[in-house]
Amino acid sequence: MSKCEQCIIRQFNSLKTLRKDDLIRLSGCKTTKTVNKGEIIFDEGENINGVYCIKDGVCKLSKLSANGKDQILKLVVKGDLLGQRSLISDEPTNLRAVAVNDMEVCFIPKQEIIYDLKNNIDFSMDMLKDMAEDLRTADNVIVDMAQKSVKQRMAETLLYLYDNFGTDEKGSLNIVLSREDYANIVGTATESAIRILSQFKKEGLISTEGKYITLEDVEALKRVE
Amino acid sequence: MSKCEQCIIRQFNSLKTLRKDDLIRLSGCKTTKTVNKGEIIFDEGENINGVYCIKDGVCKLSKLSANGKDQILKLVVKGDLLGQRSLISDEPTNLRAVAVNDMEVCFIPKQEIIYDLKNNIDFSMDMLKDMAEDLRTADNVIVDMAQKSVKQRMAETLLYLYDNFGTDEKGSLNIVLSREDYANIVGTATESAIRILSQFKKEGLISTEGKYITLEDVEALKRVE
DNA sequence: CGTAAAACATGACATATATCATATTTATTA
DNA sequence: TAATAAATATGATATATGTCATGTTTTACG
Repeated sequence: MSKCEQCIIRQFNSLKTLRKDDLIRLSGCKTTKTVNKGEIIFDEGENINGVYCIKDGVCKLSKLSANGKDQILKLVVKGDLLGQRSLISDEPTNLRAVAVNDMEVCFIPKQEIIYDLKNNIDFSMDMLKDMAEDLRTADNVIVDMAQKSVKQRMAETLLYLYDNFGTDEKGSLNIVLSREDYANIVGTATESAIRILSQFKKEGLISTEGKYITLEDVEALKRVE
Repeated sequence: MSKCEQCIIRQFNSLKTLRKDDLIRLSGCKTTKTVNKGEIIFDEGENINGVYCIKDGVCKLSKLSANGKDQILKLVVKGDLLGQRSLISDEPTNLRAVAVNDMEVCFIPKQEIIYDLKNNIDFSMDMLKDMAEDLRTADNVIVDMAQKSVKQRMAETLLYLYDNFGTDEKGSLNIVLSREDYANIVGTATESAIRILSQFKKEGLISTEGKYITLEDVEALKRVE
């Protein structure tokens, strides 16, 4: 089994603040597993009882709305932690986590994380910083949802994916989502998402090949109204 | 000057976890001030350099969107802390705070709060819990913004105010907001907010007398679609 | 490989909401 | 108290977006 103290992934999250002996302790009780694309890691209302450290892959965090549509709230990527919030608030999670592609994750039991939170002030301060950052992002999303058009939000989503996932050698986005996923990020009907992507394509802002999307005119996307 | 260790307000926020000697220390460096209705406590981009403890009154936290509209993200009330997030992330605040009515607040300098965060694990854990709770709320708001109609959001706003501020002897909401404020909470045009409130009035869901609003049929408001 | 299912695409139409215009009422202040 | 500004109200209209229908393409899988 791989060892936390030798894992470079932890450099990207709060676990970087832990010292060697703590990491060795975590190594001893963590479990590693693979999650296939489309698999549910946890569902709304479940007790997670721990934290996932994402070694590879991407998953989407979503929440079901009253009308039956799933709103995607966050994409969690390699290097991120998953499940800290419900661990801290000691409540069942309010979100569903589904693998967007094949993933490799480590699961660290709740009591271990709690131990470190209570005994390592650097760890809890770093966690606080992460949450403050998440809250700031959430504020921005709320303002966008409330005040921007669907078309603007779609353009921003494409730019976000471009900035955070980059492109492959052909120039297409390094993350592949369904049109329904796009709709559920933007907060619109799937047909509307498809329509807007088609329109962007006609206008030369993007090109598509099946699910693969290439941003052809980043500056124009920034100017979409 | 009043003393933190005798102030009952702190029972409602994370300061409740502090011990007597810490509270006495805070008492020595805090400043108390009154803020008049409409006054800006801090503005987007400012360095706050501390935390406000709300002794009395209500203020609105808002963020200006690109199109020039102000989105209200949270109402901060008596007993709440204000400004923790930018203190923790050590960045200028992303929000504006404006008094909704006359307020009395205590200001505690940044280094004092940081000291307690680093030296009192109960305090930082409580702060973490608060933030986790705020994040959960933000998730719900995002889903509502993305998936619910303006009418539903207005109904929910009224119910939120009803639950959190209660009513006076005449039955009208204990918090008085302008129609523009309602629009900026719901995320709609001021005219639309006015129109929907008028419609609710015609349908007997609420009654109004100037800025005073009374919920006449709470159950019907819950069923608004 | 062929068939079924899922995803994608697009038209037609309904409707919620924004915008602009213009009263009317209420609050502010000279 | 009068004058002015701000807030509230409501109509008319434009537009963005959702919904329903239908067809096509892609994917999954027996």
